[in-house]
Amino acid sequence: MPELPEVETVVRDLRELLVGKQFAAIRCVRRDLRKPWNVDWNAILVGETVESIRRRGKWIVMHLTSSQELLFHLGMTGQLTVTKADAAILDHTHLLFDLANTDQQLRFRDIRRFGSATLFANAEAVEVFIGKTLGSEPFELTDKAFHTSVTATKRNLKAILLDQHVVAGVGNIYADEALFRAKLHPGKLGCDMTLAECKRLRKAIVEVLNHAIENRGSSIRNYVGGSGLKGGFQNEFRVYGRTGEPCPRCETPIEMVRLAQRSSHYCPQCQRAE
DNA sequence: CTGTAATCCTGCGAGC
DNA sequence: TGCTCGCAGGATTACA
Repeated sequence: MPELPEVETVVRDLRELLVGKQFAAIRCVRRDLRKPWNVDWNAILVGETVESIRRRGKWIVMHLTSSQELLFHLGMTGQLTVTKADAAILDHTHLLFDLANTDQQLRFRDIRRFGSATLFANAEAVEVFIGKTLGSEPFELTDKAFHTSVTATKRNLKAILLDQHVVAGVGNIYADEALFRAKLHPGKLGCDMTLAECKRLRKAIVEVLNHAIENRGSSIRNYVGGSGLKGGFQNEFRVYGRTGEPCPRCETPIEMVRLAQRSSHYCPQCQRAE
């Protein structure tokens, strides 16, 4: 579920609630989430303090006093929240970190278990791990670099935007929304893109993501921020999930097609296939 | 190397 | 009411 704006919102919330806090007892309800999950959390993390929290793509990284780093991915249904320690424990809550000298608890919940929580020895190890799959942050990507990677492939724009190697952090919602803003058909091939079109698309991506961050991301079903608060950008969607509804620009009914194994929403009038 | 499918998992709404 | 089917903010792996 969570794409860059949702993850950014969680990170900003958690900075307020978690930085400077120390882990006390940790409870692991189930450990078969994803990837390396065979960690004795208590033995390794009790006594550690969270020094800083950052986002890279859709990953959340917590830097600890020992230089170890905790890496989270929220997958489709992940939630990372700070709540009262005595609050009811919802289904599918997998990890609970008591925060020393507070009545608060950090909780990791993930219904579909596509998410992960992994411990690394230091920041370099994290970069090596996620760096293999991640390209530039969208806000740092230049038009030239974007143009180079887009035109180097015969895949369609939807597939390119979902590829984290090209731009880190964009997912199904914001890919559709950015393509609408840039007036580009999701099925258009990367190799057919001009420099002007790439500039338009890169700008649209940045604008959509920033707009969504301002609205604390999008809550369709499961997403909540680090404080448990929902997002509001789902009310700003122009095409995502609006199949059959009139295009906000030209009133033509929004259509949906399947691209890169994902549903893609677009306006057949504003976003001509050509 | 490039691009496309299948897979992991749970829940929910649509349709019968 | 109850069952089956398809679909859902993602990413890896296996295959053509």
